[in-house]
Amino acid sequence: MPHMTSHGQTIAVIDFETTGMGPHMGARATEIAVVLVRDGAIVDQYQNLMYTGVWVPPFIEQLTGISNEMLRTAPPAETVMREVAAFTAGVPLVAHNASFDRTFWHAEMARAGMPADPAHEFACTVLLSRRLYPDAPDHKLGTLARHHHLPRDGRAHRAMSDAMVTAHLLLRMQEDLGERHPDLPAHTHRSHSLLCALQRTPKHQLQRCIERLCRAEA
DNA sequence: TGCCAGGCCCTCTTTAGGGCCTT
Repeated sequence: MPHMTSHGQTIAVIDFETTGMGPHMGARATEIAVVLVRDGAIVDQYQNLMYTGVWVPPFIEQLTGISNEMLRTAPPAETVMREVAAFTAGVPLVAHNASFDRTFWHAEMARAGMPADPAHEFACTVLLSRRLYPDAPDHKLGTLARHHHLPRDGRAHRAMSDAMVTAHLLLRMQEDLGERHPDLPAHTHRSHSLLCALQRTPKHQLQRCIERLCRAEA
């Protein structure tokens, strides 16, 4: 089975930096990072700046540290997205506030002429954090990193730094699910399908949802 | 930050409004 080792499932954590809030407003991606997680560990990573020709506003330059100057020598977005498609082929996805990254993922893949990969379903660490950690001060990535004492290398709002923090948050969630629900069948606490089931479940139904999954996979 | 969007959650809800999260 592709991307299933004898142990567990591979999940790709992704993060985009962009020129604005959405492709419908003319915004394009400026950088992408992908971190592969398997068996409770980070196993591989990919990152690249990407050139689209779209101007980066001053506020975004200041926020991300990605300048128009830096992007002039970056590889074309289409090239980068084809590499990302190959790197994530057959692997389900996770992002922090996935509704944001999903729109750019679809827009940039379409521009690169890449067909949609049916494996590329998104799970969202914001939705999951609201359910698993209701006592967190808020569910911004930076706040959760401090709240859970997650390692942070590099500057916030760069793609690889944020993707790494999100990957560590995912690992923490997998670990906590395993500890809170020791009756889950082997590896289920790390499965992408569990994340997708939980992220849409109302808080008061979480326990019932997990019990149902335990019975289904037993 | 320019105060611009989309999808989701919560509630004094469902014939709605406000807040969160992402760049």
